Amino acid sequence: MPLPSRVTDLTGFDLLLSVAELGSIGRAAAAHGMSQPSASERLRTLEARAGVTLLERTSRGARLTTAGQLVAGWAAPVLARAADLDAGMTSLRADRQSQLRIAASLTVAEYLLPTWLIALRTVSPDTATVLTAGNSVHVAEQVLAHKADLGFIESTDVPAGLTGRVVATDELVLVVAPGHPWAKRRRVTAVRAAATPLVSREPGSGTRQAWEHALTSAGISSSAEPLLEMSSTTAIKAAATGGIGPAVLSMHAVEADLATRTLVRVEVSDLDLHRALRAVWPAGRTPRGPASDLLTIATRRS
Amino acid sequence: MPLPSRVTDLTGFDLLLSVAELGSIGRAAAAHGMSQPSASERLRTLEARAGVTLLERTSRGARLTTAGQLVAGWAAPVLARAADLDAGMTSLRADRQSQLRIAASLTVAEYLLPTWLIALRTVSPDTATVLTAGNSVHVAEQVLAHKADLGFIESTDVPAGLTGRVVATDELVLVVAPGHPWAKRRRVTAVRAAATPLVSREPGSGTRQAWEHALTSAGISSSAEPLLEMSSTTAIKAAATGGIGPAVLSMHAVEADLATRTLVRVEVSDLDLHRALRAVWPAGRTPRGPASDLLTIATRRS
DNA sequence: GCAGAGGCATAGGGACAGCCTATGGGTTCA
DNA sequence: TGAACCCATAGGCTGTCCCTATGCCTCTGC
Repeated sequence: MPLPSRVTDLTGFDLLLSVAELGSIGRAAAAHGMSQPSASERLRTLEARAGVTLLERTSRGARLTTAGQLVAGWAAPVLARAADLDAGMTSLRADRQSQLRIAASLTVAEYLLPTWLIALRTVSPDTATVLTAGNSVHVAEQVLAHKADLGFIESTDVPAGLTGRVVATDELVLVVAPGHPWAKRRRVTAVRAAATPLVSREPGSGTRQAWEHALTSAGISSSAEPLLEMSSTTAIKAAATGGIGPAVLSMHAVEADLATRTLVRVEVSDLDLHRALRAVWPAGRTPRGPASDLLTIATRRS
Repeated sequence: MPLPSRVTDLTGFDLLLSVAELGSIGRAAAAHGMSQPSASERLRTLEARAGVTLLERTSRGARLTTAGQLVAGWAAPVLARAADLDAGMTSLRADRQSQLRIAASLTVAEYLLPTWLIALRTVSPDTATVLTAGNSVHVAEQVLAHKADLGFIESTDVPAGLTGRVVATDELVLVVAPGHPWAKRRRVTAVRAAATPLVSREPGSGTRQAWEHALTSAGISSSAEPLLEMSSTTAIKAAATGGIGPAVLSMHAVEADLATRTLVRVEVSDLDLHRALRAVWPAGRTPRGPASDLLTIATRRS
């Protein structure tokens, strides 16, 4: 389902936050590089969409009404996540010079890196980063070939030739829609889970490999064919939430959904689904410069 | 600082998520009520802004590339927070019939209600809610006068005539910028804190009252005049982050900033800054219908 | 009491973005 | 071989958005 059009354009909300901070519409306009009338009109259309007065305009500035404070409070996390998104997208561009090349597994890149990159930017604002995402084998290759200064992997052991440090932990979680039969029992045997078709990513995905590896380690040789293969974590969550079937995902991916009960966790008996997320670099070459900064940041937030 | 224009319009990202879920640009376009060429072009401009190919277009659909999966993963929380924002804004409109009238303190309304409202919508989709925000006295009045079916307050005790239930806890936190002298010591005496001018909300704000109340309870009679008064939590955080001075805010407001170390927590000795967040309703009139549903949801997530 | 500064709203005009329909080219499947 | 499905391109139009210029209001300082 598409997002309501009322909130697809963030400019007005961004402007509202600036008014709250700077105390006047004109100054907020200047901060955004636009003219005062433009800002004024955008804020007015924002109020029209909200259906409530958000600003109290006086002859010496503007302040937020109670409703304005609420909207500003709700908008702030949207803008914060958008800043993460922008930081991530910036690091995807491979076309410019960069001092820091990162290779990371999808899980790390999706859930941990944007925050790290923003933190890195406050430490050394001029560091340009380039991110390559891939599975753990790919990451190891990149780092070994010195095509990446620092790697992040989610495999159980450190590839030969590399030194690693655990920066975070992850856990695979089996989730179902609240209406699913398993949601009541909240526990299922590993054999049963393995025999059930799941909604999952394509073959070769780290999460899928980890799931199959955990089953093999528990002595369960074969798992059922996927029910459906989708091309992004979000798509899988949508399918699981929609009741298509159970899915196995990273804890990082589903914790918000577990909190809102759009998805329900089902414990899998006798299966260790934990794994360490590691930073890796070539053995004997301690990271320095920006790579060292990022390593510090990543370790600190574990 | 304004948000980069690359991420101010969420339509393209929303479309990308739909492609991931539905497997083709055309179906995603249909889901958004737009024509296939429009969707196609928007996605192309999104790719241009990203500087990378996000979609692998085949003659029988489109799937996400690795970069596309990353962007989709980063965009998902933005869209989720935007959905919260929309849910909140919807509840602000006082102009239509509603079955559930909520009065809430600013802290509860800002940080807890949007999620509750979304959860409520999945339980009973047709419940229209109206939210009024104000301080705890205001909330109590609304509930006592039957102008609100359910109230949420953050005061230390339950007002006369009302019955209450604790649904969550909150804690006031003294925060400073990482460069502030206090950031090193990470602890300050209550007397010292009280004597220091803070960045704070206007008089009458619940958080400010709670801070002054905590000082009074600790036997400290007077606190310094505010350094600066701002009209929203976000504005206060921006001022504190910018090094203007220390601020006292709700834990809910700053936990993300503490995690990214844009703000540093400073413990205040000998001061109890905890408080309970309570749902309240008229004594002897147990909530029923949607109010009861919301109460259940709120309690469950404490 | 008066002038000036700062602040917001309105008006008018122009540029650009976005959308739609129509169409073409490609692939898969019966 | 034709039908179905999917994406890209072309052309034309509408509407949004932004800017400059201007007016009105309030507060402040002389």
